[in-house]
Amino acid sequence: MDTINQVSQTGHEVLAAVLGVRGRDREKSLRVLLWRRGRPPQAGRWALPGGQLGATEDVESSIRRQLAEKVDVRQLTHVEQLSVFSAPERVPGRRVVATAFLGLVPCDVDPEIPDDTEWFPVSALPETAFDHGSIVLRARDRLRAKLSYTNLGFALAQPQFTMSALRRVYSAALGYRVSATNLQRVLSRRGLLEPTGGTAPSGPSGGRPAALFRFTGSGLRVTDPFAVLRPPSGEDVRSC
Amino acid sequence: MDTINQVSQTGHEVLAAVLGVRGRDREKSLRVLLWRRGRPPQAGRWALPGGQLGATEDVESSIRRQLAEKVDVRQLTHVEQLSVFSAPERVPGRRVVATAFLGLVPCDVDPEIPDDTEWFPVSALPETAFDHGSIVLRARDRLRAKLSYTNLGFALAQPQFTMSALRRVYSAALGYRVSATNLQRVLSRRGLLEPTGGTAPSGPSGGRPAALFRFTGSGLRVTDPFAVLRPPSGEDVRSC
DNA sequence: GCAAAAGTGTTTTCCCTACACCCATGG
DNA sequence: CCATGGGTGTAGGGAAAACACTTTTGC
Repeated sequence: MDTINQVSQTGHEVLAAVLGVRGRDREKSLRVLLWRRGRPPQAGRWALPGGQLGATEDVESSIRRQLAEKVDVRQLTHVEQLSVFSAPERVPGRRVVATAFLGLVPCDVDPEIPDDTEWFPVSALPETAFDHGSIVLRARDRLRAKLSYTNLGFALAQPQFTMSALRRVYSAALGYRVSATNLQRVLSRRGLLEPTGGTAPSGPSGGRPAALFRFTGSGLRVTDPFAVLRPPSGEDVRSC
Repeated sequence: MDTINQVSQTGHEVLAAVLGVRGRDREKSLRVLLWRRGRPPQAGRWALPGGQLGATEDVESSIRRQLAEKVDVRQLTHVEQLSVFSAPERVPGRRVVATAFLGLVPCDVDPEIPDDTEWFPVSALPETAFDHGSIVLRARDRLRAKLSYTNLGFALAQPQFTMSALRRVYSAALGYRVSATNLQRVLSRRGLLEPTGGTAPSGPSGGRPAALFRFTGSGLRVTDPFAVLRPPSGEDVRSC
């Protein structure tokens, strides 16, 4: 009990799994931004971007500040807390508690990234440092779940897109085929999609030109709050 | 930047909003266990149970250890992380980062609780210490959401129950009327409910004796993983 | 005209809510 | 035999997946 309660030098770091859909055509996949450690411990392994929590900032400000060095902040379309990782020996030698985040970037532009960073498919991670591999998987699972019951797709998509481009983005993120037809129906019914009026040129082999769409609004919204056990019609949820 | 990065004495605490459905009949409501602060700062205000993270434990072990002093641990049917609260001045004077948890206790037995703790309806909180009020609301929202798409009801219910008793539990937790009929259908269809074979005696004014049920299993299971955008029939979600 | 890609209409299926009706008990 | 609460059957609605079919382009 004394050892448990003893005052100790507990460090607090923030880490982010920045996810985005990258790659051309068939190679398109959900990828994560990793950074190659240059010095011990665990030199050569790939780590999540992040760093020490500062004295005058909260965890979200901190991770945004630190990501600004790796990814252009304007590129970050969504940031949310995942969970705390606090196993005593997660960083050997000293006690470091980590607050992990999910960050999302849209799939069109490839932001400038430093030489020691790289995008890796989440399905083929390299040797990761510390517990960072499991943080990436948690981020992937959170993203997949929220794609279903929120409008989070806006954070992965380009500002404008055709339905088949959006289909590829959802397919890569979810890990299975998504039908463009049904995707459009679902997102339209929920009022998340809006035609820009423009069209994309047809490809070299012809085909009807595709209409361009955009997402309405760019903040996270829950679109499917009660899967079952809805409140009775007419009755509202009491605020408490 | 220097002030942000300066090494500082950052404390780390764990806090839990322990929720349960308490009270007889019409007074039944979702309540939270709070503890009255005896000494400054904020003496007299009501706080969540918790304390300092120890050097050799992770955050979940820590909150379980600390709750054991307030609530019998065997009563805790579910514990999960909510989020980190880290506003620099959330505890005036010194820097304390908090990992907040949701804890659940079943609604039958009233565990022994110390003199300075009390169950308060979440809809009528007293003056709370620090940011603990907003933590309670986050816990409530998480519980309400998960009651819909997981089997989390098991953590609030008694070991055995009639459907109308379970209906009262769900109603209190969700904040609106739930029909016993449909509740039974939904939980049965998902394979979460199982008749014990026994029946409860009828009340003083007669009525058919109610059948007794229990939940199958007592670990959290997600029962409604894809509200929409399900994988095509036949196709599985690729593990990555 | 033909292939290719996009978009629409329609069918089927499934699940949930709502409501009517039947069942078992105490007085 | 009637009031009271428990349980079941069923109808209606809504949303999503699947698929057939039409539209628009390049060659």
